[in-house]
Amino acid sequence: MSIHFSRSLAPIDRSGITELVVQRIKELLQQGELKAGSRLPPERELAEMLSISRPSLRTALKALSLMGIIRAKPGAGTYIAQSLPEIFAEPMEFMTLIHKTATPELFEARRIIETGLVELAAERATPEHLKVIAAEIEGMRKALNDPEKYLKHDVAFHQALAEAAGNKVMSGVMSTVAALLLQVRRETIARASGKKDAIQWHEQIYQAVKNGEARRAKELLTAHLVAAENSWEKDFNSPAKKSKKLHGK
Amino acid sequence: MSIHFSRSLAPIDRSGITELVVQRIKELLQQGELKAGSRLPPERELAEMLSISRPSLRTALKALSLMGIIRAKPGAGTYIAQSLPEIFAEPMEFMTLIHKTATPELFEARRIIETGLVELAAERATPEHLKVIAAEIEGMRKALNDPEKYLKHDVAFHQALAEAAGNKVMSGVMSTVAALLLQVRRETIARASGKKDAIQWHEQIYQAVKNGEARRAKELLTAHLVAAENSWEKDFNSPAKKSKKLHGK
DNA sequence: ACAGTATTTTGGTCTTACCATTATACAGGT
DNA sequence: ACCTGTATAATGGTAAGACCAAAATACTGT
Repeated sequence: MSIHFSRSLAPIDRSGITELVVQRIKELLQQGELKAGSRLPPERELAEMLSISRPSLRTALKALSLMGIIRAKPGAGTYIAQSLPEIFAEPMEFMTLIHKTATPELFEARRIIETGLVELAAERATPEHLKVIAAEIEGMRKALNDPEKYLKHDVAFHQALAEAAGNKVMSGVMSTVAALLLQVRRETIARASGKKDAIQWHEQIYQAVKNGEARRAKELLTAHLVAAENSWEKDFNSPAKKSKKLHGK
Repeated sequence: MSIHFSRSLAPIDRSGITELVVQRIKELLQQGELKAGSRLPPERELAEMLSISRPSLRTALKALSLMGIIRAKPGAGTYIAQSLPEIFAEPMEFMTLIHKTATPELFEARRIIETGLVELAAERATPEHLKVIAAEIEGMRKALNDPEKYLKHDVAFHQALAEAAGNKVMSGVMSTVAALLLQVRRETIARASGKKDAIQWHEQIYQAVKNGEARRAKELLTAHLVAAENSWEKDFNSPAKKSKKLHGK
């Protein structure tokens, strides 16, 4: 009888322990025992509570930290993030790397999301939202000669527009896609054409949203984004003066 | 001279070793040294290559594994995922948990994404895509009395529609949102009303896409999704026979 | 040549130890 | 009494070594 029940009554399923810890955190969030800004117990205590070793616990926490879900500060403690601006950043980046996503596809994704959101924004934007949006347009005007600052306000304008729609899931995704496109645009923005045109577009979109003209806002935004893509494409294809490492094969 | 600029310009967390490893993986993907399906070196070797300890390396790998980017099998090795169906699952779930996202917002997000995609699908769907879409409608017909199977084909129909648009980023996000809504719908699908209506909708949408009628496809899909949400809302609010923990306020 | 077993490879976890950073408590000077 | 600087403790970050479990591979006997 060489029968040995090695896997019959395992006291604890030690495999996939990281997933179990993550699942536990989810449950605590669902039950309300943890919420945005909450402080987690110290790792040593938490590990003991869960009857696992500290390194195993840390592996799970570090994974959450990488996704921006928690934030750990030495000496202080570990906290649930209060806002999740970069929660889709890593996954999105890997997706584009593995699937070799081309830039036009990202432009298209952004168009789908943002045009959908601007319709809602036109219906829901509060005076506070409108104020922020207007402020970003003004910021762009003042930064016509400072590419980095200009881009910052440009992105902030679109982000504010997205947030005015009141759908955090979509504005979160949109933010991530925009961040990826921003990396691409940095390479060409120095000689970017049509900055003043962009401000005009923004101004018109703002007015449409302010007046609750959902359809018009959508059409304007679509045109603006198409123009932006064409502008990038042109700059991208034109031989730059200081092209770094364009490396012919 | 007790001047120390400890918190002057440090908006970003100092890159830990985990982040560095993840960054290195990204670079390998970008350079083409790693691609979908590639096998990573054994952990012990890889750790030595990077001059770090194996636990530290493992922390990074486990984080990627949790996101579905890599897949580790004991005895076999660690591989870059070939497809990334669940890459946004964990982040999205945590986002909804932390921000207490309500179901209507998820319906809305899905509407934005899918209506945007169906327009493109109508312009781009290949015969192969159309065949898959049609097959899923047929699958729903055959599963009218099998809720679980019915739901499966329902989801597959919408997924096929999304993929016909040819934008992997958006279809990926859409898949994740749909998965979350699926969890919700499971609770009410048993007594779900309007199954035959849904099939009618799908049939019409399919025809519109097949004929390249982008605008009509979008309108039909919008109506279908609104109907689906209303149906869910009705089922959700109606006193169910076996309502588990519906907790009135 | 085949089947079954033994060995090796490889990922998964635990224990222990030490380092770095931050917060807190304490002592000293003003 | 208040402020300041320092010492201590708390807490996250990394490393090293060992052992376990699962899978693939090599080996051996028939």
